[in-house]
Amino acid sequence: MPRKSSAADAPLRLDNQICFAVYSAAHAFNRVYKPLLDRLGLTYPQYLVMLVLWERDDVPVKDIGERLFLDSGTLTPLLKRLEAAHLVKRTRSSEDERQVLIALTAQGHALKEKARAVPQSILAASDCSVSELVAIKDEIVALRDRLNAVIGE
Amino acid sequence: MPRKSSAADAPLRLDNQICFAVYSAAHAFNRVYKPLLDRLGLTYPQYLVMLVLWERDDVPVKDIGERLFLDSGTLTPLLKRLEAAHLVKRTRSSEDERQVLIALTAQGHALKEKARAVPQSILAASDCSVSELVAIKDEIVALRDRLNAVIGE
DNA sequence: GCACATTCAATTGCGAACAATTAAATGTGA
DNA sequence: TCACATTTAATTGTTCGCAATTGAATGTGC
Repeated sequence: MPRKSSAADAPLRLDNQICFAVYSAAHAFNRVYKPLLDRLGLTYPQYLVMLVLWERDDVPVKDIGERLFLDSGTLTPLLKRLEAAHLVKRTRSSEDERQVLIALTAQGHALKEKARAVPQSILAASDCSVSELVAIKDEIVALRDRLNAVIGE
Repeated sequence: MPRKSSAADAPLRLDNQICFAVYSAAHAFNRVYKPLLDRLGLTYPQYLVMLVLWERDDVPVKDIGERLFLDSGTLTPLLKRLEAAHLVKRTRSSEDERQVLIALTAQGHALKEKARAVPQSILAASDCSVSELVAIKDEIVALRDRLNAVIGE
């Protein structure tokens, strides 16, 4: 018999999944960012790395990874692409030869000015007030941190 | 001179980006789901496809794509993997030969019962009440829909 | 009926994301 | 000092995610 939609199935319904809400919102953001970042010659994850570097320069790969929750398997090739685009320079630390320090080039620093237009466009696309966005952001960050706490057992 | 942290830089600070909150929360969810879904032999996007199919079976690829905001470039290889795992069957529609209909196998249907344990574990990992989760979810979905509305111009 | 556009899935190529492994540098304890 | 563990990036292989293109099937306007 063709199973009827049952209350017992509610936990498995797509529209009840908070993870799917987050997952699909992340993709929606990505699609809004794409045309903006194309003008900067960046992908979205590359933009995140640049945000980190614009705050503080000359940091090891590991620090970037901890900030963005990414590992070297993702960052190493990404940083090589940023280097090929002349936005960063990768140099082994002399104090600790295991570390690779990432520094912005002049072009990398200069790109920050062009990037200032991005957050405005995103705010407009979100179609809500800054305070509302901040409130949602804080809730999502709190949720993320609780999830990350569980991962570390 | 070593630029001081300035108020003008606030819009570009990583911790002020709602997109990064969403992006990093999505990855956190993925990491929490991974061990649970390993037991089902599914990846997270494959799990989403199965959620769609458990609601309604025998649907064209396009319908799945509209539901999940994914296109054939993502779904075609993913569905072939689900077929290789004997969870779905792919057949060309006889009414419209352009369409490929995705149907669950007996194994695909059966997996639903094993999957019922997943949402409970996620709820526990989220460490907050169902009503709080529903509230955040609804806000994120509303934001996502506003973003998607902008993409379609 | 026929040229034309549209729809749908598949394909190709590139850039993430991550698990697992490797290799080199560094730290630690006996 | 020397064996051993730890730290750090890099590498390999698999799976997404998407843009762009292809090709077949269908729909349409004349």
